[in-house]
Amino acid sequence: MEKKVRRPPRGTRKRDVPLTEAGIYAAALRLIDEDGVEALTMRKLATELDANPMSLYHHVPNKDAVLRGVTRMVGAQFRTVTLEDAPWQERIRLLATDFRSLAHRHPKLLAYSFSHQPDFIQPDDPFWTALTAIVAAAGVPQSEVSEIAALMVAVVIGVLTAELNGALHQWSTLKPHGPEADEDGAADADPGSTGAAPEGPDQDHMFRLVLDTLITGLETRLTAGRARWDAGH
Amino acid sequence: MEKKVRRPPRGTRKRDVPLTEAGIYAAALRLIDEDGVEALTMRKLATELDANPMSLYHHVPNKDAVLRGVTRMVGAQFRTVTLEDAPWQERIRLLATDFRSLAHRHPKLLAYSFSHQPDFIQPDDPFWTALTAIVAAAGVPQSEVSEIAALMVAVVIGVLTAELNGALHQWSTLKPHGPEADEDGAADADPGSTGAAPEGPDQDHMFRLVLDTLITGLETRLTAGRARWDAGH
DNA sequence: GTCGCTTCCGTACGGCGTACGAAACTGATA
DNA sequence: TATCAGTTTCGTACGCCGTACGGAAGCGAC
Repeated sequence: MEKKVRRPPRGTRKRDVPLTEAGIYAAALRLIDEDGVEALTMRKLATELDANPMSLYHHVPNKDAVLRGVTRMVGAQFRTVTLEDAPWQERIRLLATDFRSLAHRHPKLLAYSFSHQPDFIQPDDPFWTALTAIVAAAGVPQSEVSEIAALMVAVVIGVLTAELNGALHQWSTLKPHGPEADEDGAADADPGSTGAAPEGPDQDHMFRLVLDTLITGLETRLTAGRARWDAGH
Repeated sequence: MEKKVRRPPRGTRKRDVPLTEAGIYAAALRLIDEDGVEALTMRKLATELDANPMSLYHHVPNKDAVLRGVTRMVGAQFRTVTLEDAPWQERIRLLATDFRSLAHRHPKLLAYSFSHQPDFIQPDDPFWTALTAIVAAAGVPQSEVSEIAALMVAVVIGVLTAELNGALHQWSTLKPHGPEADEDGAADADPGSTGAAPEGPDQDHMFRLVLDTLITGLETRLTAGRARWDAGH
C-alpha cells in the first residue's frame, strides 16, 4: 500500500535525475574547467553529482575512462565553417584559429589531453576531415596528406600547449643572451633599453606568426620544388 | 677481518653512502627511465636508495621538487657543438637534432617535463643561449629574438611530444578522409625505437620535414620582406 | 663528558582509486 | 497485485599515496 521509502525521496535530494555517462562527463568537465584535471577525483565528482563514489562505476569503468570521455565529448563539440572556395592558406588559418578558440574554452582540459591522450583526435572528427581536405587541396600528394596533417597538428598543439601553460610567455620574455658577446652582426638598431614591457608578448600575434611561417614554408616547398616532395629524402 | 664500520647501523643497513640531493635525483631518473614519471613514488624512490621514505625529506622539500630537480639535472646535460661559421640554417638544424636526441635519451622524463614544467628551459642553459644566438645571427631583429626562439622551441617540443607519446605515428597513419574504404592494419609503435622501422611514417624524416619547412618559412620572411618584421606585421 | 646540529627513521593521518557485496529501485510478468 | 530479475545506488574496506611530527642516532666543539 504505502510506498515505503527508507531513503529520502525525490525532492530531498539535489539530484532528481539518474546518473548517466553523459551527465558524469558534463560534471567532470565542470570541475576540470574550475580546478584543473589534477584536482579531479572520483569522490569530488560523486559529490558534485550528489552520489556515492562507487555509483559512478556502473556507468564508467574507471577514472581514466572519465577523462577520455570528457575529452572526446569536448572534441566532438568542435565546429568550423568550411570555406570551400577560399584559398587553402585562408582555410587552414581559419581552421587553426577555430581550434585555438576551442582550446581557450577549456584550457585546463585540453592542456591535459594534448599530452596524455594521443587519440583525442579521431579520424572522423570534423577537425581531422577538414584538415586533411585542406592539405590535399593545397596540392600535397595524396600519399603524404596524413603525414603533413599530422605534423601541422603537432606543431599547432605544441604552440597551444606552450601558450596554455605559460611557457610561451615565459620564454619570449627571457633575455636573449645574458652577457654581451654579440657577434656576427645582427642588424641591431635598438638602443640599450631592456624592454621590460608590462604588456609582454601578444599571444595572438605569435600564434599567427607560427601559422604564417608554416604556411609560407609549405607554399615555397610546394611551388618551388615538386621534386623535393617526390624525392622525399 | 674487521670491517670498517664507521656507522654501526641501528638496524640493518645496506647503503653506506649518505643521502644527497644529487643522489636522490639520480635514483629518481633511473626509476623514471624505467617505469615512467607517473610510476615514481617517494616510497619506491626511498626503497631504491635503501632508505626510509621520510629521510628523503631532509634533502628535498617534496615530490614536486624531485621532479623539478631531475628535469633540471637532465637539462643541464645538454651539449651541442656550436659551428660558429656555418649558415644559421645548418646550425639550427643541428641544435634541434641534438635536442631531439636528448629527448630520446630520456623519453619518459621529457614527455613529462615538456607539459608540466614550463621553466625547464633556463635563460642560461646552453640550449637557450645557442638558440638565441642563432636566431639573432639569422637576422631577426634584436627585439624579436626571444619571441622567435620561444616559438621555435614550442614547435619543436610539440613535434617531439607527439613523437614520444605515439601521437605522431598514430595521426600520420590515419586515413586522410572518407569512411568509404575500410582498411585495417593499425600497428602500434613502440616509442623510442626509431631505428629500422619498416612501416610508413619515418619519424626522423618527419622531424626534418618540420624543421625544413620552418626554416624555409623563416628564410622567405627574412629575405622577402624585411618591412614585414619591422612593421610588426 | 654534554651540548647542539644534522641526518635518519617509525608511526600515523588524511586522501586517493576501486573491489566487493548488500540494498533499493524499476519494469515485466503472473 | 504480488513476485521476481535486472539494474542502479550505496557502505565498507583494502592497499596505495604524500608527508607532518617527533624521537633517535651520529658527529664536531667544548
